[in-house]
Amino acid sequence: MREVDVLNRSETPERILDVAQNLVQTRGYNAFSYADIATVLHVTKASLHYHFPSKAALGLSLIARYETRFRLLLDVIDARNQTAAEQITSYVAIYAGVLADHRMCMCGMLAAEFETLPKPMQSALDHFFGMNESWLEAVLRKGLADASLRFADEPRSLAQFIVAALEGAMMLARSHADDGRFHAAERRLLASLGI
Amino acid sequence: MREVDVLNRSETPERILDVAQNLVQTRGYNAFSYADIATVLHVTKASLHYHFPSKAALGLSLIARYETRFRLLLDVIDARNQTAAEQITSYVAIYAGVLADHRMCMCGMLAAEFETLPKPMQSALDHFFGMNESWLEAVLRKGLADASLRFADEPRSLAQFIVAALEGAMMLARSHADDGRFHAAERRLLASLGI
DNA sequence: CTAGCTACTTACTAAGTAGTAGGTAAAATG
DNA sequence: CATTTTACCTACTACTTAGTAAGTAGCTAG
Repeated sequence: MREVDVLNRSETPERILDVAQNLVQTRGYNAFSYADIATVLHVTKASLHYHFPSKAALGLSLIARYETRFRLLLDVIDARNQTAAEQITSYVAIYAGVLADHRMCMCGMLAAEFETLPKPMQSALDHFFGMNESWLEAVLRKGLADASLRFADEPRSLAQFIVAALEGAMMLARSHADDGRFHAAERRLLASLGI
Repeated sequence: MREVDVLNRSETPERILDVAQNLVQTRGYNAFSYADIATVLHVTKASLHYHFPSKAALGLSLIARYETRFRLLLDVIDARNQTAAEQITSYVAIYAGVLADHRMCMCGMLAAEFETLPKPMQSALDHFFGMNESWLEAVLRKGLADASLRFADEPRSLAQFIVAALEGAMMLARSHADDGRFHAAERRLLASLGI
C-alpha cells in the first residue's frame, strides 16, 4: 500500500464502482470505457483491471452493489411502521432523489441495453427488478388490508406497472431535462392508488 | 449503377436505414457499428459512408424517417373518423406491434442514450416526442368533447404520462421477454381513461 | 463519343477498445 | 529480518471504431 492510499485505504474498488455507476447512469454501459474511469480517478487502466478483471465483472459488481443498497433503503422503509400509502410514497421518493441528482436509475438504463449485456448481468438485472416488484406487491397487498390504498387490479401486475411507469417517466424527464414530468407522473401514480 | 442493383435500384439508403434501425431498436445507438451494417448488407463500410457520411448523419436520418412514418400512422388514425377512445386504442396498438416484432421503440431506446447523442439527434428526438404528445393531447381533449374518455387531469401532462408509461412498459417487457407485462400496462392505461 | 455522375471498391489512418505481461514500492505477515 | 501480498505502474497486444483517399465499372446527358 502506498502513502497516497493511507487516507482511503483499500476503498479503491468502491471509488471505481462510484465512478462507473455514475457513468452508467448518465451514459450507459456501452458508452463508457475503462479509460473514462481511469481519467477521473487518476489511475491507469491496468490498475482498474487489477480490481475488476473484466468489464463484465465490473458491471456485475455494479448491479450487485446497487441492489444491496436499494434493498437497504426498502428495509429502512419497512422498519418505519408506516401505512402502505406512506411506504409507496417513500418508494417513489427514492426514484425522485436519483433523478434530482441528474441520473437515470442504473438498472433502468441497463434494461434498455439488456440485449447487449453479458448473461450474468442480465440475470442480476432480472433479480433486481424481481426484488422491487415483490416488495411493491407486498406493500400493495398490505395497503388493501390497512385500507390506506384503493385499487382494483392484481397486486403483482400493478407493481410491475408502477416500476415500468416510474422508469419510463424518469427516462423521458431526463432526456427532456424536465423533472416536472417525473413529478407529474409520480402524483398521477399515487393518485391512482387513492393516495 | 451495377447489374446487382437493377432490381432494387437506388434504394440502398433505405436498406441501410432498415438495418440500422433494427440494430438501434434491439441494441442501441452506441452498441452498433458501420461494420455491423456492412456485414448484413454484404457491402463495405466505405460504401455506407458514401450514403451517410457520418454515424451522426445516419442517426439523424434514422429519426427523421421514424418520425415521418409514425406521423403517417397517426394521420391514418385521424382519417378513420373514430371516437377519441378508439383512436387512443389504435395508438397503443402501434407500440404493441413494435414490441411483437421483438423491438424497442427506436426513440425510446435513443432517449436512454440521450446524453451520448450528437446535438442534432437530441433535437430530432425532442421533436419526435413533442409530436407524439401533441397528437395525444389533442385526442384526449377530443375525448372529453365526444365523451368517449373520462379523466380528471390536464391533457398535456396526461399525454406525457401515457407516452412515458408505454415506453417504460415496453422496455421492461422486452428485457423480461414477457409481452404480457406490456399488454397489462396497455389495459391499465386505457382503463384509467374510462375505456 | 465523351465527359461526368452514381454507386460502389480496395486499402488505408488515427484513435479508441478491453485486456495482459511483467515489474516495483510499500505494507503485512511469519 | 525475510517473505509474501497488495496495489499499483509501464508498456504492450490484438482488435474495433469512425472515417478517408483514390480508383473503377457502368450508366446517362450533351
